Amino acid sequence: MERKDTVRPLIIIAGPTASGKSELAVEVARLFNSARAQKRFGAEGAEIISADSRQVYKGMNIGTGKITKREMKGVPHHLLDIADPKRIFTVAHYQKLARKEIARIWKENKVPVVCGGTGLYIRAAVDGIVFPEVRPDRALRARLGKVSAQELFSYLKKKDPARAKTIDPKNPRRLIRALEIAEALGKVPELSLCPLDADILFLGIRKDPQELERRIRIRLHKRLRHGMIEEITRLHEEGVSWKRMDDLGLEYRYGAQFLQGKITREAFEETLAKEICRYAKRQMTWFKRDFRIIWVNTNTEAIQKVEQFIKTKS
RNA sequence: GCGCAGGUGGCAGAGCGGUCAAUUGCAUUAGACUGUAAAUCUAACGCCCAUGUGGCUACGGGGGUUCGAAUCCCUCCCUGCGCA
Repeated sequence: MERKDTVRPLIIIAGPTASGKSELAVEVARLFNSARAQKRFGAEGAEIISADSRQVYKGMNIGTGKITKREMKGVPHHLLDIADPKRIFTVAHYQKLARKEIARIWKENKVPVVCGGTGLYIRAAVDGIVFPEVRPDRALRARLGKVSAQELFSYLKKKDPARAKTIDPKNPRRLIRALEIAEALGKVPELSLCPLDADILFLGIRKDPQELERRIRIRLHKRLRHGMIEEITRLHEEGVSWKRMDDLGLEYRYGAQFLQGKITREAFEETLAKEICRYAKRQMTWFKRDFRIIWVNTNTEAIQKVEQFIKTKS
């Protein structure tokens, strides 16, 4: 029989973009506000931790579909607006912050609800991927950025044959990071995990591709009406370079291309919609591998799972 | 009606006598993922047996030249532009 004070509940809500995660997360969090849930689970509420690699940035609101104060319905949200879009925010940083928040929420006898579409961020926080303590080296990256993947791979093979065996030999970005680590530590440490000690309910929202595409297109038009282009213009005026916008991807990448006159308005909307769909698919390939995920089709179904979870853990 | 240009795989668009089931881009499908992850990268992509230096059907329709044609010739159909 488990004692209440050893129960460390953690709810994760994942799914592709436009599947309705944020809204569900608020609904789930609010379940823990009921007297019944508080009594049964001994929790005094829930707080949401975003796991979204773009919503961490200040000023990127419309393009990322960041939840509004009103939509939060009083549920505290964390790890939104914590970074400067001019600078790169990394998974390792996210991991530290997310774990800190989770620990704090538990300490306050509440339930953390991790919600987001960035699979790597969720895994980093929950499973505790141990990232080698080697900070990005801009000079090195710039230098290696000019080298072909083939050459990078042969460097790595010499420097760290073990890592060379597991790495994608055609992906320059990965090769450069591996070399960066090898440069500093001699070799890339083997992958290890340091998972959170928690009772996890991992929910995934599933939508059929056609329905998802429909939602994506509707949402895109809404964003455009709500001033997405103006937001991008403003970010640029505030010093976010076009190059940086390109790295930020999707709305920012194609919006920047449109604003620079590189593509027509029509091409902008069409490619962007398509790219978002492809992104949604990439998210799904990532999540599909995680067998902890309980897939649900509707919010009602999700709520049922959460209620079950509350019962069995109390 | 005359002149010119052109009709190629889901689309765009190369190829202009053999090495072409046909470059490439887009789209599509599947996948990878150790500090940029909305990023980055890979593979498949006519049909069939699915073992291969395999079989079949393909480059608007039909006919012809040739050992051999998406590529040359004739003819028909269609499209765009120019002149009527």
